[in-house]
Amino acid sequence: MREFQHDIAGDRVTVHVPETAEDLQEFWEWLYRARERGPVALDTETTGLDIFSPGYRLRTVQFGDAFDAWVLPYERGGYFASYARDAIRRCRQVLIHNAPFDWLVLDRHAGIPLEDLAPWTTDTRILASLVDPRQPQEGGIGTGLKPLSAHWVDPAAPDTQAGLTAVFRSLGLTKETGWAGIPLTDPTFLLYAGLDVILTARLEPVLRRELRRLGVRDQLVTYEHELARICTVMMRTGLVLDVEYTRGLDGQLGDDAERYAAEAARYGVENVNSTAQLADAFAGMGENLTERTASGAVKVDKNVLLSLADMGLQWQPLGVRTPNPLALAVVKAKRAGKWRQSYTRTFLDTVDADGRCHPFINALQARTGRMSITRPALQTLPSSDAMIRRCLLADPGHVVISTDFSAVEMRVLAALADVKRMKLAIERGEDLHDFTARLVYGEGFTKTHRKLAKGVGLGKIYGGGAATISRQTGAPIEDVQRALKAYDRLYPEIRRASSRWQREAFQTGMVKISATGRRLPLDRDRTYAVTNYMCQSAARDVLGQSMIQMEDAGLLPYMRLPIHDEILASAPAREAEEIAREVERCMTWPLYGVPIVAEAEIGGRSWGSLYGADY
DNA sequence: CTTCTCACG
DNA sequence: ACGTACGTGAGAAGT
Repeated sequence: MREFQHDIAGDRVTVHVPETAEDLQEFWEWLYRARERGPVALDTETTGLDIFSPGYRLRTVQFGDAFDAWVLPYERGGYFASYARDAIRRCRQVLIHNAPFDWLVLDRHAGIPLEDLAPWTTDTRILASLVDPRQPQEGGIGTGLKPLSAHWVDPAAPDTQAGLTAVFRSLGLTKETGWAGIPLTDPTFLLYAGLDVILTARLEPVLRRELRRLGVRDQLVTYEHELARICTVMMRTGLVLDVEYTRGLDGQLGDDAERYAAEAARYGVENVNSTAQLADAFAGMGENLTERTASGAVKVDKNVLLSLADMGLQWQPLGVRTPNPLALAVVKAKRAGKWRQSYTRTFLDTVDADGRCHPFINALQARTGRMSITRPALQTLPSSDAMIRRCLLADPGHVVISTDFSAVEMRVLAALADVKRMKLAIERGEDLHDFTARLVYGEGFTKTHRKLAKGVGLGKIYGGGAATISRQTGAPIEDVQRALKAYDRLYPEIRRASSRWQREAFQTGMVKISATGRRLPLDRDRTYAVTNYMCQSAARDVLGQSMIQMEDAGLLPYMRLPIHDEILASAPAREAEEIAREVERCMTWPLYGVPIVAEAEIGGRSWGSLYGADY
């Protein structure tokens, strides 16, 4: 047995590393005593983050409480691995920091189904997010184990990640190769692996106490754990990648990027992504660029480039000026380069041996609670052109089903602010923006009127002013100002609720969402954002509640992605119609009496088929 | 590491 | 009194 000592918060703690069968017996005896006393903290060390790539290895499994940690060298196999697996199965209450990652690792590489482990897990990252969801850049503690431990457990808690990076370097390894290459005998590696579970064990009671002090409901904690589990099942399932099509598209985008970059080079622009070079080149061509960025530099973004190229936002020719050939080449080169780099490359980099991509879904990421998806960022694929979404497919024999809520943030606002006339219109099943336009401009309202009403409605939700709404909608500012006044007369409850929410939030710097009891941090110099936080957060929980209802209805095997106000699913073609109706049913329910409704669209084999692709 | 840009809801 | 668009992830350039 190897043992390492360390001091945490004034206590001497011990990290044990079993080396023999007798050592494992000792571990076993500790485990039985520990699980009688309370929850056992659990963690894994692996070769990296790409859980689904070939050659991925589970290296160690750690168990611990507030004073002792045991690092089992799983990679050695034999009884080290079987003791680790059995120990996990014997634990009843388990504490994990960022559980979805370890659930997936243990599911895929240790044969422990996440369905078995998840019900017994408390994720300290979820607890921390519910205390304060802010990242360090936003002035929060963050949700990493290190900053949380430093804040709640011991200011001198070691930065195990940074410490290991230094060890990696001393061994001639890098941040990327270190996790796979470091010997399992390395003392720093073993010590830090052990300390992580000890810190997790110490974090949990502190965060629980803090949640109680803040009045956060247990129900919310349970609900977040259910959502995390549902999202982890979706990650495990992943989406089929049309590898052949994606390779073809990747090559084509690469060729396009190269061709248009060469065109730009003829005008002296070596790098189409350099705004400085572009500004110089356009100045040399006699173009007068007037817009500036926040820091005072010449603004050269897509809007500027498209107007120089005499094109509208959808790339349609406008015919108001002579198109600048450099601008045209640059927008084309940039788009092709970005779409290749951000999408097709990432698809091909992350696809597993079975041809599936497993994005990382963070069920509780934004400060409003919104979910996010990374590697690849599947919530942000282009929707104006189907070519990128065309890469992702429903399962063999399946079709894609996209079901989205109808104007969910407007409905949520009507519910939370008790907006009488809006609620009436929703109950009658009217289109909200039509309804507003009719009340303001009469029966003969035009498309422009509706667009303005929609812009103002959205502006209300975002907390925008007349100038921004005017810029976004393209409507004259006087029209917007009039429409805003009319809007406030029609729906006076919105302004009243907004003022009340701002007043309440200013006291504590926290927004409290009535429906869930969730607390959101609000910057005191941006109290106008409170309406948006209310709507965005409540809408996120409308999605979350619907996802739970979908699981209850047996739909989890079909669920693929949560996209803010939409659920993407894959379902057998023959049952698609029936499943689509079931999904709609799960996403349709009243929020404080306001009907939330959703509509399903059934596509073909590829996700792109819902955006105009013919497959 | 910050800034700018661009993709989404 | 007035006015403030919200939330993300990702890549590239530049400091």
